Amino acid sequence: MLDRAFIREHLAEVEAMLQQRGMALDLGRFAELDRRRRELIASGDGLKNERNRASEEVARLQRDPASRGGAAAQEAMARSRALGEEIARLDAEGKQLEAETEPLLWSLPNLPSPQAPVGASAADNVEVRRWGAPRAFDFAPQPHWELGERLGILDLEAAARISGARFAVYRGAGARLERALANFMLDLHTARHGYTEVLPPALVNSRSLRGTGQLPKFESDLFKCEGHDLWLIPTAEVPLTNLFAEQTLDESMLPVSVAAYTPCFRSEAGSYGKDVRGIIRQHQFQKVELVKIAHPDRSAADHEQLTRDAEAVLQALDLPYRVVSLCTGDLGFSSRLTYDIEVWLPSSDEYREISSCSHFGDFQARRANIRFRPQGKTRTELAHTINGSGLAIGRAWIAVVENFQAADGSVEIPAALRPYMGGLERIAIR
RNA sequence: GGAGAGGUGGCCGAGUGGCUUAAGGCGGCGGUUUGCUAAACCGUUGUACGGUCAAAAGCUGUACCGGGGGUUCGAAUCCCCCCCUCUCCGCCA
Repeated sequence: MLDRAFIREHLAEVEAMLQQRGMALDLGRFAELDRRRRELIASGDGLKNERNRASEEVARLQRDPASRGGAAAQEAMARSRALGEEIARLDAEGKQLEAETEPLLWSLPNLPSPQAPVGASAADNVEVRRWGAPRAFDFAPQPHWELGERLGILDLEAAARISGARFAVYRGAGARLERALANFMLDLHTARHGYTEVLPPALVNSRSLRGTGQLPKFESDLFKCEGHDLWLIPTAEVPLTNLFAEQTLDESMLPVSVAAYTPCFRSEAGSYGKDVRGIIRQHQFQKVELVKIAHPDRSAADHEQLTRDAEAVLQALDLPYRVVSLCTGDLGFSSRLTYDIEVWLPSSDEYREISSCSHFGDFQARRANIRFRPQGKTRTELAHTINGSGLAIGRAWIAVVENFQAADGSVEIPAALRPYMGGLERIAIR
């Protein structure tokens, strides 16, 4: 959420920056409603002040037996009552204005960072760096769904029977590979990168989803539990960030770094026809998520660090990747600066997103009320939030299977994962 | 799911309609005293939204005692609905 006063004082600037996101928005009406709202508050508060004075007078007169129930007391009560009626009218109008401006405020996306490249779509994203080189195959590399089915480690037909399209069943070494990837990533981030492991709920309430920005605008991307105010998490970002909602942290604790391995659920409404083959886009997938609650003065560096922490996973697995900075038109709703990490997939001959590392500034912190107290000061300040996948397990699974495939259809296990695979070096057809 | 007890500031805790500007304590911050620490004493203390101001500070107003509604001239206090916590019962991996 943007700061109301900031919008008021930088109207043209806010409009221009939202336009970079592709939003043609006229904030003139908001400005007018906001001006009227402040007028109402000013006059309403003035009347409440008068009523408080009248009430105090009633109390004073009623305490004294000589004046109790007298004409002066009656007059003060009548005055207080009349003021109350006027106040009720102003409050009702104020509530109406809130009802008109609040939803807009909750629906406005974050302002892009000046560092984010200006552009309209993913085609305008800017490559920041590359690591490793795509392997040269002396045979035609197979897509993961063919390798997986042939090796008996991936069963999409069974998943379709059990649940429907866009679900997966992993079997044997395939299931073990998921678990190995998750354990390897968690160990790396907790032992080497200073993250605290958290196991959060996979169902959250709507308040949490508002806090991180999935609600109110993106309800159709989510799965909701019928009859409950509970939703399946689309990412562990939601419970991890909201761990700190309504909290005031001590400055010396920052940055707080947490990591979690959870399932993620996305309805992927509107994505039909895209990535229908294989397990690139699923209703359920697993992910290790990294979240930092940061000091505003150091959050930019913490964002860079979190991105490097995620990259370290791919380096350890020897998977080639590149990092791109999302352009203003491709940025997520809550983000002001995002680095996507894209891993090389030989079967489709392209880099595909495997992690999205975003800096939110105080946008989520304002929605979720995440604060810290600067040392020696009484006033609290909004913290900054940062998160990124470290990494998406399903896509890491694809990357391992496709990049380490052999001509005979077997898959070599990267050295770093072997201890997590019971020493297994290769998944081969039995 | 059922019954009972609760929810008050950073924490503990008093408070059954107006002498409450939420007592008192702890903690934090500032100060006095002091060779240093401690103790003692004094002062101070949250959030949001407005107003004033070029801005900040300051000053000032309003609201906030789990959330929402209601009664009343006036609600932490009375009434209704909801949420959460604890204890017991039921169910259950």
